[in-house]
Amino acid sequence: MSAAARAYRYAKERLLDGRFAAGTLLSENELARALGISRTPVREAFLHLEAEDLIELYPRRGALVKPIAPSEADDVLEARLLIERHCVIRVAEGASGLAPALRELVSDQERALNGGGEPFAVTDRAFHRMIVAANGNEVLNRQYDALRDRQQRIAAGAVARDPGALAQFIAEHGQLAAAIEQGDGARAADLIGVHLERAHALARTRR
Amino acid sequence: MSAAARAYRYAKERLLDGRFAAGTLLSENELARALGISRTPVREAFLHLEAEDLIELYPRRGALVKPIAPSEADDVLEARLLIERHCVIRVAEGASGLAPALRELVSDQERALNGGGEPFAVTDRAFHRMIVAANGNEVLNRQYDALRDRQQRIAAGAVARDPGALAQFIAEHGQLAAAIEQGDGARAADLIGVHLERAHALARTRR
DNA sequence: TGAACACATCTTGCATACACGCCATTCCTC
DNA sequence: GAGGAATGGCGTGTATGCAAGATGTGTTCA
Repeated sequence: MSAAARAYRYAKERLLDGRFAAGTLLSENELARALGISRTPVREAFLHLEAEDLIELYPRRGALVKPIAPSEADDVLEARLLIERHCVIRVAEGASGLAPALRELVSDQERALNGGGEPFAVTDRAFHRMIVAANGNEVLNRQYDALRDRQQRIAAGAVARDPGALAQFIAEHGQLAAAIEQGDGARAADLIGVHLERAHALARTRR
Repeated sequence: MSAAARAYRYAKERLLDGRFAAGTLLSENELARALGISRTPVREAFLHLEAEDLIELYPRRGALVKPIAPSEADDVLEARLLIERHCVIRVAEGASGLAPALRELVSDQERALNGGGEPFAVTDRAFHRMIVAANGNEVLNRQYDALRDRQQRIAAGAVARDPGALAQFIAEHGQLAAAIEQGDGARAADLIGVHLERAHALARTRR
């Protein structure tokens, strides 16, 4: 992998999980030294991250880790609802044959609940991503991925480890898969709306 | 303005208006020479443009001007409908007091129709942008701006100069402002949906 | 005739050098 | 003691050099 890609992954990981805290100032030299590379690839990584709105470059000052706006969680939820409700309706009513693949992911999630396989956060993202992707709109796919990145950063540390909540989420995924399989778009949209809002409310109480 | 910013604006302008044609290969040296600067700031501009999905960087090959996918116009329309219908409902039902500012823009558009003031494309974008922005969701605002950039590129050259179509669009803007003023969200959503689809259909016939 | 290899040339990827802007500290002057 | 100018450190913005991958071409050999 290129040095620039390494720097990007290194920094993004830390931005999303909160190790690079909002409001702090990063410097190219600092990262370059930490990674044993020169400033040039680090600079590339910073530019990329600025384009994703994760940091803000102040000329001759440094790179500010963007503070998370108070409304950001709400904003991301609003955007997610918009995309996911739309896509789930189209997918459910389009006879996509998506349900088996979704059920597969639900099984993975049940395994995660019992401490095996990939973490829930990963398969949860895959589950929702699959619904959006099935709609076949590449523009929405990109927007959706960016939303999930933002959400991951907002929720850093506040990951729900409450097994009860997780089990509830997984059950809702199962109902959602069923509604899609039955071609019931309206019900699927309701389910996903409730599901997202519940997760949002839960995250809020953890704050 | 920094050399990097100059390079970015220079390239983006050409990407959006089609002077950098889809499928061609750009090189850093080429642009650097054209602008009388070194490769470094050009490289920065390319990275920024890649993040916007306008070009694709092939290692040690060059920067490919991204071909426009056949479905892209449809995809952008779908995303715009999603955002704009949602925002216009919220704005109409939220007593935003937005209507006067919108009417102002409609007046600008009528002037543009008669050959004065800013071009229609500019005030049209401002009009729609204002509705989205009034919803106050910064995440959606960013997504919307990106959508308009993409659409501008897709429509490059096919700009509707037909005064009849333009007059129709402007009339629809007026109706939309009225529906917002009356707080009739459902009607506003219908109007904007018809409006966007009409523009889409028109662009298609021009293709 | 055709395939494979050497080579020239283009490209980027990265390191490095230097200049300048910003900031804080210090020092001088009053 | 206070206010303002010099100064040094830190950080970026840009240019440049070099190495190495990718490509097209011509040559050689079977």
